[in-house]
Parts: sequence; C-alpha cells; structure tokens
Amino acid sequence: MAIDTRTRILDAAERLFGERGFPATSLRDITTEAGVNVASVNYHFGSKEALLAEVLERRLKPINERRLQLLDAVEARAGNGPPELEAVIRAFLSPPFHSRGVWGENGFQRLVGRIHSETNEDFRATFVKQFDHVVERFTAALHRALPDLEVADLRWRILFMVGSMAFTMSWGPRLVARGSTTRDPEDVLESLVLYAAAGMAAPVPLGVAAATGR
Amino acid sequence: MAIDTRTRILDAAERLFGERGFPATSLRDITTEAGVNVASVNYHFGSKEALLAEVLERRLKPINERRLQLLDAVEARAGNGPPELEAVIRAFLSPPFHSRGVWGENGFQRLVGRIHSETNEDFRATFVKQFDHVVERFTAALHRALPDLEVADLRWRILFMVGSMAFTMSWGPRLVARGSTTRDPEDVLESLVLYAAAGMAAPVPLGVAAATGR
DNA sequence: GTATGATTGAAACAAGTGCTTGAAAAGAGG
DNA sequence: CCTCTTTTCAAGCACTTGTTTCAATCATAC
Repeated sequence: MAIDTRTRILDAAERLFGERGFPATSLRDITTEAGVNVASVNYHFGSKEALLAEVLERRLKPINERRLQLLDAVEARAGNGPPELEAVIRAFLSPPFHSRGVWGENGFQRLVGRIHSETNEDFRATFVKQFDHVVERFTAALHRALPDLEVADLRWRILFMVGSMAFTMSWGPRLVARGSTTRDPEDVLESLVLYAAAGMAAPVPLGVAAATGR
Repeated sequence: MAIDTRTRILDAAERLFGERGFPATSLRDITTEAGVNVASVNYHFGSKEALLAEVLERRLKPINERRLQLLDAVEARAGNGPPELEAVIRAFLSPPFHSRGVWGENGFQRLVGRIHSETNEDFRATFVKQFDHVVERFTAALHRALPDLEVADLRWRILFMVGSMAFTMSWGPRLVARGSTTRDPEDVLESLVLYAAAGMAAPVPLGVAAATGR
C-alpha cells in the first residue's frame, strides 16, 4: 500500500508540524505516529524538508485555487465597475477557514502561520512564490475597489490583513479553548472580513501623504 | 567580565533566535557568535529555555511598561469620558515599533512573532502570562472607547490587531527589502494605527448579532 | 510459478544536540 | 602574598538527529 503510507505520513506530519513546529518535530515522531518505518519518509519524499513542502502544497493549492475562483466570480459580477470591497476580501479570507481541519483540529492552519519563521531562506522563497500570483490578482482587485489608496499603502494594508488572518488561525483555537471568548468559525470569519474591510477603507494618513509629497 | 559575557550571549541569542528560530538555533551557534564557551550558557542561565525567557523578558518588559504608561496618559487626558480610540491603539502599538532594533536589525521582532509556535505549552503559558495584565487594561480601555461593541467581539478584534502587528514585525522588513514597497517605520506604525482603529470601529455584524440573540 | 520492480524493515551511519565535569584562570579582600 | 569565590575552558557525557544500507517482503506481469 504505497499511497496509503504516503498519506499516513502526510497526515501525521501535518498534525505534528502544526503542533510542535517543523524543527521540533523529528522524523521518528512522524513515523511512529503514522505507524510506518523511518526509512519510508526518505523513500517517498526524499527528505524532511521535501516532506514539509508536500504537506503545505497539499492544502495550499486548493485554497489558492478557490480564492482565484471566488475572485473571478466577484469580478464577473462587478462587470466593468469596481468590485465590491467586502466581497473581494471575503474571497481571500474564506477559503482557509473552510479548508478541512479548521481551528487547529489537525494543526494545518497553525503550521501555515509559522512557516516564515521555521524554515531557511531558500525554502521560504519557494514557498512565497506559490502566493505571488494570488497576491497580485487580489492587489489589483483591491486597487480597483479603492482607487484613492496608493498601491504602496495598499500593500501594507494587505500585509495587515494577512497578519490578522494568520494570527487568528494560530491563536484563535487556543483563545476559544481558554473560554475567554467563544464563537463558531463562520462567525469569526465574518468578524474578520468586517474588520479587514473597515481597515482597508480607512482614510489615508494625511500627514504621511503630505510628507511624501502627495 | 561576567556581565559582559551575559550580554554577549543575550545579544547573540536574540539575533539568532530571531533569524532561525528557537529550536533551529544550537547553543554552539550562539556561543560561537558571542565568542564565549559553550558551558557559559548553562553557567549563566541554567538552560537553553531559560536563556530564551531572559532574551524575551529583556525586551518585552520595557515595552509593556511603556504601553501602560502611555495608556495612563491617554486615560488621564480623557478624564471621566471615554478615551480616544486612536490614542489607545497608538499606546499599544507604538512601543514595540520604537524598541531598539526595530525592523529586524537584531531580529527581536521576528522572534516575538513566532514564540507561540516554537516553544512547548508550558513555556508559552508563562510567556502569555506576562501580557495578561496589559491585555486586560487595554481591553477595558477599548471597551470604554467602543461601548456598543460586545466584549466577545472586542477580544477577537484585539486578536486581529495583534496579528497585524506581529506579522508586520516579521514580514515588514522583508517586504521593504524586496522593494515592493518602502516606508519608514514611523509611517508604517501610523498606517497600522489607522487601519486598526478603522477595523475596531467597524460595524458589528448584524447577522451574527441577530443569530446569537442580541 | 517464477522473474521483476516497488516497497518495507531493522540496523547502523556520522554528525549534532543540550548539558556536565573538573581543572585552570581571573578577581576580590585581607 | 595568600585565600576564596566567581568565571572560563577543553573535553566528554548520553542521547537524538536526518539519512543510508541492504536484505526481506510484497505486488504484478509473463
């Protein structure tokens, strides 16, 4: 059962990487949890890092595809006019929330939130490249929705939005578990969309605009 | 030179933990960079984890003290009335931006953004406790500034804000380095304050409010 | 049923881990 | 100068790391 072994390794790795992080998880942890031999990781994936790449791609590819698909729908609906801000943001934020295993059940979301911190520069570069196209499409759409906002400002605000999302993925489940607040993922997504939409539409800092000669 | 050795270890650890992450940095990496003997880490700090705790506390304590100090000023200015939203947010966000070595120069900000992902549950718990008081003070202040917002909603929005901040600390310098956008830290802080203030003041999701019986 | 290629398994590899040891060196006080 | 504490050092501890090896097992096709 070759494919089965592969998926068992991927599932165990996803869970453990998400829970403890990439460097803190050993191949033996993974293979023990998966109930397979240590050697099978290198047989099927080549290396620990290549395994991480496959763990990420397995989930991220459908998420990014879905994002583009939703954005296409929003833009089609808008015709030649500017797309609706909230709809664009929702197209970006909702797919990860609806991906299998939301709220840390299998730990994938927590893993995503930390990729940039646990891998080396090279790995990170190839990882970020997966997002380039998506980010550019959404930047363009948001620029049409917010024509008064300079692209440089827009890029920062997108970073703010992604940060909220990643952090919520990582800490949200823990927050809910602590009981300090409770909410169904769908509601959290909705809160986040409203928060991000309001932030995106915030007035441009006039002082800054003036200082940079705009 | 006992104190000197201590600081050299702290500085090197701060830089390397921030750059490669906690588990990926070995004591030998640190001591080599610091130009001291391996044994001195355990002599001065007790363990690798205790070293991390000190690295964090050295920077975080003044930051949190400054936050409370600024919040005091904002609340004093407001008297009995509600404090100004933007001022409260600025009191929270500005100290880390003004801390020594902003923008990844020494990597501390990047380190903070990843603590939750690289340490074990126990360590994390004691780490988060350092923030409890600060978070509660700011939650209360924000609640007074936004009386229509339920505390549960507010807590989520604070999470969103912290996420934007942490992510900006981690990725901001990298973004600037890539040249896709450029901005002086002070301007980024201002953008972030405006973004967060607008998000905080966003309308409450009516559908959600209705569904939860409000 | 036997040959062929894909997969698994137990064991071992060299290298690196955090941490400890015990002696040497440095510093401080009389 | 001599003591006594603090600090540094080279070496080594037991253990874990990612990866490799090569024989045993499996599946499939002739």
